[in-house]
Amino acid sequence: MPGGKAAILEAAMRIFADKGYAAASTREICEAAGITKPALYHHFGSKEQLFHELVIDAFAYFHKGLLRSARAQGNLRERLINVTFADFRAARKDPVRVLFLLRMVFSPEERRPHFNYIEQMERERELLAGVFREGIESGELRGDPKRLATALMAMRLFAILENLFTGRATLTRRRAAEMVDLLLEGSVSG
Amino acid sequence: MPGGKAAILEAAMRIFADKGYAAASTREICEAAGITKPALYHHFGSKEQLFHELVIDAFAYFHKGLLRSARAQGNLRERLINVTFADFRAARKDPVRVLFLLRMVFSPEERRPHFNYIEQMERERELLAGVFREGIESGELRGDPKRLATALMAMRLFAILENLFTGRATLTRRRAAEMVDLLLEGSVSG
DNA sequence: CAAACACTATACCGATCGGTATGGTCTCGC
DNA sequence: GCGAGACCATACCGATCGGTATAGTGTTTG
Repeated sequence: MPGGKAAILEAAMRIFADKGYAAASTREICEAAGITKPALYHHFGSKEQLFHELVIDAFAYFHKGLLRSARAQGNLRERLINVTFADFRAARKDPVRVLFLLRMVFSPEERRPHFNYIEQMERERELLAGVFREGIESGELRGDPKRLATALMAMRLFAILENLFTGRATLTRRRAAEMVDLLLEGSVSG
Repeated sequence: MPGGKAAILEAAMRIFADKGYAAASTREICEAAGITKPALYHHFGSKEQLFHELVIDAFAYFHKGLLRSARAQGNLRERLINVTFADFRAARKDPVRVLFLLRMVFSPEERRPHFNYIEQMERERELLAGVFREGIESGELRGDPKRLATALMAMRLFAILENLFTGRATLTRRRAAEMVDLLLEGSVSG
């Protein structure tokens, strides 16, 4: 177990994701990283700063993946499926990061510097809405692009949560396709 | 400020919802309830038991409302809208309870007696799926009732979260109708 | 060789936590 | 009138927390 900033960040991410901010002690993080407390406070001035660095990293990681997948080619349906599935793949590949972000969004128990995850979400929605808007302008679709984007984000989030909590395989490409098809074609007969 | 069990429960709900389990101290709860620590430990044996009592109450509250709304009459579309909006109304009427439940679901930081909110969710899904199943059996709808129920629950949860975090009026009957219509009719033109 | 850096090991600080002990004061039902 | 329950006020316990102080070690860089 080598020391160094990287080892601290990795251990901290894991423990924060596991226990949340308040219940994760610096002692435990140090032990898991194979270093001592003065070393932690040498690299990061405080627990809060360490946490903040992790939050920024995690958001950047997922946003980068989304940007890449949104530039993909293909017809509308395929693009929507690809964007959704790309997110699934990232979540499946790095469940610790997902859990970490969830905990941070849903537990404001500390007076942290208020990282603006709402704005981050809005940017994602705008990106998705752009894809829908193209479909509407080309005459393929009808409706409000932002509302469609919201619906897809909702289903996506729900699937990720379901996977996280039950361990069920809800993050497959097939599931992504089902979501998109439901959104496109609805469920009324005929 | 009268004492009593009710006052403790009310104050505890508010403070747990505000700060999460770990960061909410018994001292603060006692102060808010206008009682002293021995009184709290007189009524509830421990912080954990107090919390557990609140969780059970909150789940029962929302589940009761859902059961009532699911028995409503009308055509399929109206019933779906009513069920969805009933949930919105409950969430709007008691945002503290919603926040409390969210914090409890997303913060396992304590070794609590593992209240089974997954099973609770599954029961809700089954209830919603029943409504969709009727529509499928009568020939009105096509698709998997469980999947449709999941989609509606996802949109519903997302709207509640959006309302909670941004304060936007996302919990209207109109919004409920939009969700149901999207689910029924999709978004492809023609 | 010396200064700077990246630590280690240990021990401590003040604050806060959940929970309890002590000892008293009301108000009720029997 | 008397005991039981529902508290009050205060003070304390041991544990744990974030963070720091002290003193020393090995490596790198000029």
